[in-house]
Amino acid sequence: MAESESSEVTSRPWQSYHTVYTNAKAGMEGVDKEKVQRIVYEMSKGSKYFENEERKEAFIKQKIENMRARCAKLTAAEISHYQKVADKRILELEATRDLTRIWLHVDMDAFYAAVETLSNPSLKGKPMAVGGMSMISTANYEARKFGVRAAMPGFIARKLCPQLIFVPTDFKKYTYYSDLTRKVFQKYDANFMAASLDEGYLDITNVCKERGMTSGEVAEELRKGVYEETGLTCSAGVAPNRLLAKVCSDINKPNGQFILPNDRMAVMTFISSLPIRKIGGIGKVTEHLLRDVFGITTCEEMLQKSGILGALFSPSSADFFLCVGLGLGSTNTPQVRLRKSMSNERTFLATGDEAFLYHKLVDLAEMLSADMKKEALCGRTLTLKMKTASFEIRTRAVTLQKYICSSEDILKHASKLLKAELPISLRLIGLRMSQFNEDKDGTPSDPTQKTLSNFIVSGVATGRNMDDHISFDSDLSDDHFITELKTDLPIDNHEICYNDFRDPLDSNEVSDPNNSNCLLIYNNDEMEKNDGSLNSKSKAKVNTPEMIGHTLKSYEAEASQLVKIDLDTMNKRTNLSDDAVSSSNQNKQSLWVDDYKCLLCGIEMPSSFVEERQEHSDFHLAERLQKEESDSNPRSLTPKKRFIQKDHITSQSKRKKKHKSSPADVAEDGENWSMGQRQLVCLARVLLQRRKILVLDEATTLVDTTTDNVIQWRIREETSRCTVIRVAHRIPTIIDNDLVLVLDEGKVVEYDSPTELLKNNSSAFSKLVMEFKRRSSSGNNHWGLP
DNA sequence: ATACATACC
DNA sequence: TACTGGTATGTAT
Repeated sequence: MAESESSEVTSRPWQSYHTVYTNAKAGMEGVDKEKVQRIVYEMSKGSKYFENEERKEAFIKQKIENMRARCAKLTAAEISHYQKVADKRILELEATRDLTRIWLHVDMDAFYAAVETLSNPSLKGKPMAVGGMSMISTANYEARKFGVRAAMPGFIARKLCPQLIFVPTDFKKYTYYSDLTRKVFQKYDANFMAASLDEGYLDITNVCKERGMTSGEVAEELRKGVYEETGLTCSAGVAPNRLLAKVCSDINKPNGQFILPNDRMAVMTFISSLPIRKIGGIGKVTEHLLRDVFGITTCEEMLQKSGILGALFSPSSADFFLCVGLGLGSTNTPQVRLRKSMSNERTFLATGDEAFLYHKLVDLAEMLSADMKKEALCGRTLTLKMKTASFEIRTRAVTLQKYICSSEDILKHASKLLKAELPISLRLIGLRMSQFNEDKDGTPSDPTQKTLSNFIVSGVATGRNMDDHISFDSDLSDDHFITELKTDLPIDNHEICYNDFRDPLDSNEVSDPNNSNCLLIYNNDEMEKNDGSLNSKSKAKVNTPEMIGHTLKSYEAEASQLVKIDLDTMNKRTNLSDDAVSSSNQNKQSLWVDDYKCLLCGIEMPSSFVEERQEHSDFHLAERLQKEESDSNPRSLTPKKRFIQKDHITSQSKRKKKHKSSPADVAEDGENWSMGQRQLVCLARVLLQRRKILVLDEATTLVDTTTDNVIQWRIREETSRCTVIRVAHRIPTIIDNDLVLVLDEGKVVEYDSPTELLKNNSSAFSKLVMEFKRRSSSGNNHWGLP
C-alpha cells in the first residue's frame, strides 16, 4: 500500500494533488479525469498557490495521523463504552425522525451560465464559462465535458478547453432572474428558504395536501413554472427533510427531479450506498479524513462506525455523522433567519506597499459601511482578513463596546489591526462586521447600558468616597473620551498605565495633560452575571497578562529592556540589595521556614503547592522591587542605568544557573511565565506609579487565594491614600471596600457599603457571601469574613 | 473572544 | 500573467 502510493507520487505526481474540481459532478460523466487532473497539476505546479495547497495537504495528513493514533490508543473497554453511548444516541435521534413534512430542493442548472446564454443566445451549444482568467464561477454543460467547472481558475480551464468562451459575471442579471424564480417558489411555499441566488428549499407538505397532488407532480409543475417565468431549467429533489432533498436534487441534474418518498425504509435504502461526499457539509477534507482514518465512504458506514466516531469527534460532529447515517435532517422552517455577518474582500497583486494596502482598507471600509447602512446594521466585532503573498490566511479581530457602522469607525479600527501586522506582503484584504445590535432575540441590545468605565466616568458612582478624589477634566466625561476608552482598550490601556514610556510619536488619545489622575482599567468587559460565578472561571477576559505581552512587544527597546530586567530579577531571585528577602533568599527554598511557613509574612503553604509558592515568592519580590524602585525614584533612572543594572543581574544569574533548584530562564518576552506571575508583576508595576485612582479589574484572578489575600492586604497598605476600584468575583477581594456594587447581567442591582448590604440577609451580596462561605467552609479561612 | 479551518455556491 | 467573494459554522485555545 505504502509502496504503491509512493510510486504514484514519483511516476504520476498529479494523482496526489487533490483539488475540489476533480470530483464527480453533474455533467462530468464522460470526462477523462486522469487527463484533467494531470493538466490541473501541470498548470499549478510550483506556484505559490500550489505550495500552499501542499502545506494544507500536509496539515490534513497530520490530522489524519493524529486521529489514527488516537484510534489505536483506545482500549477495548473504551470502545465498548463509546459504542453504548452511540447506540443510545442513535435511538434518541431515531425518535426525532419526522416523516410528516415534504421538502423540495430546487437548484437552477448552471445558473449564471444559463442566464448569460439567455441574454446572448449565440452562446448556446458552445463551451462557456462565467468568470475570468483568475476564477470561474460557473461553466455550462458543454464546457463541463472538458473538465471545466466552477471554482476552477480560468487559465486552467482554457488549457482544458482552448475554445472556451469567457463571460464576465454580472450579478445584477443573476439577481434579477433569481427574483423571478423566487416568485415561482413563493407560490408553493410562502416561507421558502433561499439558500443562494439559484437554490431554494420549499416545504410543499401543504401544497400537496391542499391540491391533492403528489410531490412529484408539484415538482414538475414548479419546474415548468420556473421555466415559463425565466426560460431557465432547474432540477428538483423531494425528500422528508432538507438534507435529503438537497442530495436528491442533484441526482437527475440537469432539468430533472428525484423523489424520495416519506418512508423510513426508502430513506435507509437510499442512504445506505450513498457516498458521504454527496451530503452537504461533508467536503473534501472530511471525506478524506473519514475515508483514511475509518474507511468510511458511504453514509451507512457512519452507523457501523458510530462508536469510534463518538470517541474521536465532538458531540456535535458525532451527532451530525449519525444523522447522516440515519438520513435525518431538519424538517422545520426557522421563523426568522438573521444575518450574522457582513463582509467584503478584494484580491490584488501581492504587495507590501503600506500606502497601497491602506488605500485598499479605506475602500473596503467605505463599501462595507455603505452595505451596513443599506441594511441598517451596526456591529461590534470587526475582523480583518489577510491573505499573504504565500496564500496563508490570517484574521485579526476586535470586539468593541460600541456598535459601529460608519466608514470612519470601521477604518479607524481596521487600520489599527492592519498596522499591527506590518510589515507584511498581502494579496488580499477583507473586512467583516459581526455581532450586530439586533442579533440573538431580534431585540436590539441596549448600547446605553453603562459599562464600568462609562459608569465611573459619567459620574454616576460619585456619591460616596469617590467625589473626593475623582476630578475629571471636562473632556474626559464627554462622549468622545468614553468612546476612546471603551473601544481602544488593549492599546489605550497601557498608554494610560505606562504613559511615562509612551512613544511620543504615538497619537495621544487620552486627555490627561497633567498626568494627575490616572485610570487603570484592565478589563472593560461588562460584568458576568453573578450567579454561579463563584465556582465558574471568570468569563471576563483578563487583559493583564496580555498587557505585559503587548508592552514587551510594542515598546521601544529601553522599555523592553526594563521589563526584562524585572523579569530576570524576579524569576532568578537575584538580590537587589542586602535586605531580608535577597540576602536570606538566594534560592526559593530558604523563603520557607521548616519548608512550610513563609519567612516574611508567616503564611503557611505546604511544599506540594509548587506553583502557589512560586507566586507567593514572586509577590515578596515584587514588593522588594517596588521598594527599590521608589527609593531610587524610577523616573530619574535613565534607560542607560537600567542597562547597567541588567548586565549586573545577568552575570549573576549565569552563576545561579548552575544551582540545582534554579528556576527556568525567563524566555523572550517572558513567555514562559505563569499567568499569575504576569499578573503579579503587572500589579507591582502599577503600584509603583502611586496613582490616585486605581482600577483593578480581576487583577488577581490567576493567583491562588492565599497569595491573593496577602496581595489584597498589601494593596490596601499601599493605596491608603488612593481611590481603588476593584472588580472581582472573589468575595475576600471586595469584602472590605467602602462601597460595593453588585452587578447582575451587566446591571448594577445593589449599591451600598458591605456592612449595609450584609444587614439584609436576602440581598444579592449577602447571598454571594454566604455561598462563598459555604463553598469555602471545608477549606482554609484566611480572609476573616464576618 | 479570537484564530483558523471547512464548507457551500 | 493568472487560483474569487460572501456567509455560516465548527474546532481549538
